Order: sequence, then C-alpha cells, then structure tokens
Amino acid sequence: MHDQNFFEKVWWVAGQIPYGRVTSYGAIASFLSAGSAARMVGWAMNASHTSRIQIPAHRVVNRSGMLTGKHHFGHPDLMQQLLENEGISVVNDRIVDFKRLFWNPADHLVFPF
DNA sequence: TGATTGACCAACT
DNA sequence: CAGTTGGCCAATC
Repeated sequence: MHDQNFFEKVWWVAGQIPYGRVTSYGAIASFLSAGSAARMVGWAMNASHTSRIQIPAHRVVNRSGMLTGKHHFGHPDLMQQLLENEGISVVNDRIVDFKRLFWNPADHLVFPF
C-alpha cells in the first residue's frame, strides 16, 4: 500500500540509522518531504513504542546534538546509556563530536516511494 | 469542528 | 549571545 502513515515513514527512516551514528528530527523531516514539520518527527518518536518493530529512537536528537527526548525513555538517563553503549559520548545531555557522528538520511537513502 | 499541543527549526531582534 | 516569533501539521482534547 503506497499510502503509509506519516509515523511509519519516520519509523522506517529511523530504523535505517546505522549503529553508532545519529541524526536529527529536522534531517528526517526534510528527507521525507522538504516542507515537513520536524515537530511531527518528535511525535512519531513519542509514539515509536507502539510500533511492532523496535525503533532506535535514541539515535535521533535535535539539530544541536542535544538529547531533548531523554525524558520519554523509561529512565531519564536511559537514552544516554543506550548511546554510550554504541560508543557515543554524551556530556551534559549533548553528543560529543555530533558533527562527525551525524548521519544525514538524504546522503544515504532513497525514499522507496 | 475548532483549539491546543509538541522529543523542532530557521530567521529575526 | 539569549530570547522571541512564525511556520510546520498530525494527534489530541
């Protein structure tokens, strides 16, 4: 069915983020469609727990590399722990060397519809 | 049906 | 540099 929900599109992109890399809400939004609202990506992450597949929501942060969604994980520091498990350093709720670890969907993906 | 709300962002002051 | 503003648009009330 070519009429997938917005959430499912976001979840698909989020699922493509490689281990040890991160991206931003806005990057996903602009990849899905240039005018799409980054806020909606946040909504999709908020609802990502309802997906049947597991979504690496911890690999999605805001444009400055800050863990703005940390409070939506079970424990306030769970998001940081998940990132550190992948070798990503987090200091003061911000990803260290975010610019280098940033993974832009538009540079690696071709939206399949 | 209309108003409000966001895990956001860019532009502006 | 910090703070404000408008835009974005699906979900929720």
